[in-house]
Amino acid sequence: MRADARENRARVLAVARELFAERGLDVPMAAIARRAGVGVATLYRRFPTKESLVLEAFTEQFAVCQAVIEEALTDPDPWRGFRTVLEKVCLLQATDRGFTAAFVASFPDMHSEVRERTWHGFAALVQRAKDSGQLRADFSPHDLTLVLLANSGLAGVPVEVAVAASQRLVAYLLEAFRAGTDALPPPVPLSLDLVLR
Amino acid sequence: MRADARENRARVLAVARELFAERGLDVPMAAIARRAGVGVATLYRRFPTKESLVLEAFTEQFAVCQAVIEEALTDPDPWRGFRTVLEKVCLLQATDRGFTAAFVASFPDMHSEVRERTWHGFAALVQRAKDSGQLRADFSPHDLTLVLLANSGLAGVPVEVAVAASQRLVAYLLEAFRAGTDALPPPVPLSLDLVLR
DNA sequence: TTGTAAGTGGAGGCCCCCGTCCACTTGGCG
DNA sequence: CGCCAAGTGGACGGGGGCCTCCACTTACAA
Repeated sequence: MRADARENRARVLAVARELFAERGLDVPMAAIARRAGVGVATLYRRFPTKESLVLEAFTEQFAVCQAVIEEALTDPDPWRGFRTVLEKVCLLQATDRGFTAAFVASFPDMHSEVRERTWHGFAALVQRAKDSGQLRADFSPHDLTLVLLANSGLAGVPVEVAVAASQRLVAYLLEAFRAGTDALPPPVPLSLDLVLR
Repeated sequence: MRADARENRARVLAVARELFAERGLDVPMAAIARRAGVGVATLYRRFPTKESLVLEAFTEQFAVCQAVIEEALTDPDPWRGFRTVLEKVCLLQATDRGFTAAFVASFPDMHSEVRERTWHGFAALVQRAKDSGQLRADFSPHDLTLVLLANSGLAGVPVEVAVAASQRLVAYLLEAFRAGTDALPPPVPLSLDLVLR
């Protein structure tokens, strides 16, 4: 690949990440091209479809999510590990307006191996926190999806506000998740597949 | 107004409510017209713009919300009143896919008198619940908006699932809202105006 | 029954978005 | 330095959504 082409590709990706984060996934391809200082054709040469651009732009963030979970599993304090995962992932989501949509859109295309791995990681985290007696016994791993969806509802608001609001929401939820409170309605098997029609 | 015209108008409105609830506000006007068995022109004769149709279609629901708050204020048990408001409004929101968007879209067009009235009603409800010692002292009326936004994040999911998920979310949040728990990040002045860019 | 104003439907204008095509430019190897 | 494959930009086709226009139909009063 030619040097200028590689540079253009990188700039397009950076701009895409920027705009997706700022304005969500529905920024026009033309806007990305313009801001990157290239024509649309250049953009489509590197990313044959808008979806592929989205996927590429967000793989970084998905990796971060996975890393957050893996890291939390090494935390000696199970509850702190659990709490940190929710806080970090929700912060990511509140900061980046396209995050949820990208996640949902690319979920079926992710290698199921990766999905299983993160899912099992989180399940392990949950089990550890329950065993330590700090997480309520009727917490379901599906509640992670619930939190993610709830937190995604804040996407419409300006970023700084969304971040503050998300922090407060997560704080509320963490209090509710702590062991020793009343019974709940049964867990909802909120597999993310459901979000996809 | 001619008899047949009145009937058509009513049918359009019913269909609009149905489709907005099912598929959100982005159903094409043509789809509404087709399902109502009329042409688009008829639709635009009665509702000069899509926004006006949305507004008209949802005023009923807004009235319900207000009624829910007013009724809760007459409940002898302040906490039950408070709880019921959250439960009912969130159920409405989970059942109707267009609700949140319509609410946000028409919020600035509502007579400020109405807005003030519902807002003060809810504030009173909050104060009552705090005074009775059942609602935590650092709960902010703005947290209602927080709950609404969080709950709106469930909109993408099939209705039955959304309802169940919403119930679980609200149950979690209500536990967190009860008096006697730890400190939170400060309240976020989540006026709905913020959602409008 | 008949006139007419109110009512109606669907074609089409306008705009915006995704993705393609093609004539032109340019990096960098020989 | 010269060549050419790799790279580029912008016009354009296709589709879909909102709304308008206008020739036709229909309710209903006289």
